[in-house]
Order: sequence, then C-alpha cells, then structure tokens
Amino acid sequence: MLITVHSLGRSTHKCPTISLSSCNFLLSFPAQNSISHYSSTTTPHSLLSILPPCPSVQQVKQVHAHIVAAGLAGNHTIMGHLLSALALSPSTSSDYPCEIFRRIGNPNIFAANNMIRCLAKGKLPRDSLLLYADMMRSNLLPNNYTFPFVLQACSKALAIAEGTQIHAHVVKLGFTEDIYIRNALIHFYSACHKTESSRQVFDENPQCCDLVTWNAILATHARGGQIDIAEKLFGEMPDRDVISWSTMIVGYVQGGYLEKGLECFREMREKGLFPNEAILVTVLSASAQLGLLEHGQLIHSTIESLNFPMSVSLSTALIDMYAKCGCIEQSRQIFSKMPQRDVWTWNVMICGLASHGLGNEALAMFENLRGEGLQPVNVTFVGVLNACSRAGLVDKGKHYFRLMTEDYGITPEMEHYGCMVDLLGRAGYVADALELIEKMTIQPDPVLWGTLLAACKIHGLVELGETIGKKLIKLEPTHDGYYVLLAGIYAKANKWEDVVRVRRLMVDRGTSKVAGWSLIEAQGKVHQFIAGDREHERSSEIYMMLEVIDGRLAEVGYSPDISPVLHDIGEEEKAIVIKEHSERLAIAFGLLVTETGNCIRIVKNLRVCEDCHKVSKLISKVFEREIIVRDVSRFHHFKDGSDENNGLNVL
DNA sequence: GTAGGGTTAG
Repeated sequence: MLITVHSLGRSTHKCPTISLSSCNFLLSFPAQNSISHYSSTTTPHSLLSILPPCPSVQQVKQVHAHIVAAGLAGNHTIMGHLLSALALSPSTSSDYPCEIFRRIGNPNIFAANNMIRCLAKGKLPRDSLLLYADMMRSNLLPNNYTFPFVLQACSKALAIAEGTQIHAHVVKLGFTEDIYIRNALIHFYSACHKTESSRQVFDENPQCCDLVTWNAILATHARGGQIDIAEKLFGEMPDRDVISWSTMIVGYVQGGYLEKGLECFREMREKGLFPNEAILVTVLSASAQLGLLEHGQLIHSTIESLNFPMSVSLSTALIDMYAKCGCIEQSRQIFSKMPQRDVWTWNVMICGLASHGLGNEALAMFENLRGEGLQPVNVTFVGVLNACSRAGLVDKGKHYFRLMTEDYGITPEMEHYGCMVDLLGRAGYVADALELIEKMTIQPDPVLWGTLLAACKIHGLVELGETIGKKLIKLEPTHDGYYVLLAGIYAKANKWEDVVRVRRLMVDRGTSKVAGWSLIEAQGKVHQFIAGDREHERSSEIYMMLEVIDGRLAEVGYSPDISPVLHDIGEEEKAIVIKEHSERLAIAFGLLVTETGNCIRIVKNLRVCEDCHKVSKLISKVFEREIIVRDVSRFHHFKDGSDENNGLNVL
C-alpha cells in the first residue's frame, strides 16, 4: 500500500542557512543562556550530552556551531541527535530542523525519525507525512520509532486516510505487538473521532497493555460521548495515575455530568492524590456552571494550600467561577492582581461584568483590552454586545457590531445576532431587529426568533408576535416556551380566548415543559427545589416561612401579579401556584437557615418571573437581606427593595 | 541511537 502524498521537496519552507552568523552569536549570547561548559577538549558528543532536557533553539544552535567547526556536520548520528534536541525544544518552527536535515546527504533512519518528529510537533504536521512518504519511496524502511512519531502527526492533522494507511504498514511490517505503536494507533483513531477503530485496536491484543493504553482508551470513550463505558473501564483498570483521573473528570464535565465530575474530583482528593492544572480548571468550570460558590471557594483554598502555581489559565478560571457564582468583586480583585493576562482573562471578565448588569464597566474593560494591543475574538464581542444590551446602549451596540465585522473581520455568529436582536428588541426597535434578522448571512435559528418574540411581548406587539409565535410553533411544535410566550402576549392584551386556545393547543400536542428549579447552597449541601416542592426534609418549616413572608409583604401593600400563570384555574389558586415557584421556596429556605444579615444566593434554570422579581425586591427590603439570583441569562442583585445594576428594570 | 496517554475558558 502506498501513501499518495507529494514529495517533501515541493514543500515551501523558507529555511535560514546555518552560516558564520550562527557561529558568531556564540560570542555575543548572554552567558546564563549559553552552553558555557566547553573547553578546547570538548567534543560535539559531550556538548550534546549537556544540553538541557528542553533546550532552547539558541542553545542547540551553539552546539551546532561547534559541530560545524569540528567538521562533523555530515555525521548522520550527530545530526540526528541535534534534531532530537530540537524536537524537545519549546519552539515549533520547522525551518531550522528542515535546514539541518536538508544538509545531511543520505539520512539514516535515526535522523529521518527525528526529522519526522520535529515536523509532527511543528505547525504543519502534514509535512511529517510527506517526509514519511519520501522515506518509503527511497527504500528507507521505517522502524519501531518511526510509527509513534508519524502517527502523532496524523492525530494532530486529523489525517484519517493517511493514518489508516500507516496502520496497514504497521501490520505489514509486523509491528502490531509494539506497545508504543499500539498506543499511538489508539490515540490516533480517538483523536479522529473513530471510536470503534480505536477500540478495535485495543481489543485485538488486550494483553499488550500498560497504563498509557488504559488512559488512551479511557479518553477514546470519554471523548466519544460514551462516559458510561469510560466509567466501567476506569473501574476495571489495574492502576491509575493523575492522567486517568484527569481524563475522567474532564470527560464528565465536558459531557455535561457536572456533579459527577465534582464527585470524581472529591474521590481523587480523598485518595490523597494531587490534581493537575487541567483538573483544577475543569472543576472550577463545573462549580461555575452549577453556581456552587462554596464548592468553588473550597477549590480555591485547595489551590492555595497546595501552593499550586497560579497560571494565567487558573486565575482566569477563578475569575470566571466567582463571576458566575455572583461574586463579581472577587473576580475584579483577582483580575487586578494578575501580572499577566491573555484574551480569555479579558473575555471572562467582560462577560462576567455584563452578566452582572455592569455594562459600562464591561465596555471600559474592552477599551483597556484594545489599549493593551490584544486582539479581541468572537467571544469578546459576545460579552461586549451583551454589555450594551444589558445597559440599553443601542448606539454603542451598533458601533461595536460594526467594529467587530469591519475592523476585526469577525463573521457574526448566532450569539452575536442574538445580542443585537435582544438589544434592539428590548429598547423598542423591534422593526430594526426584524430587519437585521432578514439580512443575516446565516439561517436564523428558533432561539433568535424567540428573542424577537420576547421583545414583542415586552412592547405589546400582538400582531407581529402572533406571526412569529405561529411560525415558531410550526417549527418546533413540542417546545413549550413559544406557546407560553405567545399566550403571554395574548394575556397582556387581555385576549383571554386566544390564551385558552394556545394553552389547549399546547396540552393537545403534549409539549414538555422544562421543569423550573432553583438551588441554594447551605450548611455544606446543595438544596434543590422545584415549584410546589414538598420533598425537602424541612418542607413544613419552609411553607410556614412562605406564610410569614406573605404576611410581611401584605403589610407593605403587596398583591400578587398573576398574569404569568396561564393555567385555567381560579384567581386564588393562581396566587398559590405563583407563591410556590421554586425560587420562592429557595429564598424561604435561605431565610430559615442562613444567619440574619447574610446574603442569600440562588441559582435558577429559567428566567425569573415578573411577580417573583417584585417579591424578591420587597423581601430584600422587609427582611433586610441581600438576595443574589442567577437566572438563565443574568444576575439579579436584590438589595434594599431594588434590583441593583439593573437600571432598565427588565427581566 | 530517538517514543506514548489527559490540556481547561462565554
């Protein structure tokens, strides 16, 4: 079987030449970075042996200069070692290794392998395959070292066809029992999302297996969305290291099994094992997604007690966790103390500020980012446009949308359009929002139309709302949200017959309503409530507390707004249903179990309804409690009777 | 005279 690739000779590398200038810099290079241990008796061999494990290109060049000076530049083995050193250096440029290799007249397999390795590690891993093909054509037979390198290139380049042919070479040349090659094959198929092929290699020879094999097959199934199979293998494997745990934790969290990921992390810590950075960032992300502040804080203190090096990624994950758990001040503090930041650090800070309703501060951040000469990316603009939307800054939103597309050449994605439609729609420019949707270069998705539908509800646009609502219901007949929004539009316009009609249609079609839940962390546990929940062990106290809240709020003149309840039931029952919304239960529980004056933090999976919003504001005043509610799209800071940072006072 | 698995964020 032949690999049909072009010769390496046709590749367009710009190779700098090794000449006197390379030798000369030996004299001018700073002593602390140079190979300074040589004397007149030092040989190129001994110089190679004192190179550090990951040498800099400069250090390799110094040794190279000596090799050239000693007249050994034609020695295959010595040049192979030089390439081996370059493969381990942090630089990924292939120009210099290419030049070295080009000057070796007839490379032996050792030099060729190390060149393949350099190319596999570089920016154009496919060049590695070209060299392999060249090698085969010139009858230089690959050995057991060649395959792991060339398969690594296939994995990186996602070169499925070429990798599969190389697998055939492995079989033909009798290397199927080599554990390094087997592991490289399992990893290659896994990287290319060929779960079955990867598993097949594993199953063909289950005895030929070490920890790396187990970790590779674990990753295959975790990556392929078969977390249950990965879980089973994890239980069966004879030995585990930090990579095994890392694979499982990342696998759970990526697959959306956030609690399982956190549980797995806890188990690992109980066994006395130390986490790595990927694990820490991942569990911080899981805590952030779940809104578990206490858990996130626990991970933060673990990081500190382990004296874990605080990298840019780790700090960024902490900023994101605190922002998503309602502590934007903590995010600000970590951000301001960071000696270095990357674009992701700015992204999470901008998005965090925007979600807390701090639109102007988010925009100021964005200008600082530009001031530092960093290049914003698509996610940065999601934060920026969200900030404009939250603060009702229509003109600025339009300005940044233009800046994104025209100055930065970023093609708008669905999220960007979503922000713009939200911004225009909320501010009352529904016709402009509609025009933007109609001009879009990509097909608008139902969520985008839903955003416009919500704007129709805010501004009481029955006719347009009806058109969009019907269109959406036709598009996604089992999605209850669109029926609810349309019914809400009718209800607001007092068109009760239409409300009943839509509601019946919804019941007839058997749509499934996403159950609303709210959670609160207290006493080291997570407490989750659904509407009308009576499962909690302190349920009777919670319902008594609801009565107390009712009484205190009645004293300040509150009466329930029952329009969000569209059930065909009496007024009194409607008031009860709304009173038992999940966030009310969570707040009542919070008032019961947290100390007077402490903040109550709630996470909710849906939007807060208008009545609950009003009630939360009143509770914050009457009970003198700060209440922070994270709903599906933003934070509400209820304090002293108002929703702070929410100038527009829209949900 | 060379080798491998996990790599995070809206």
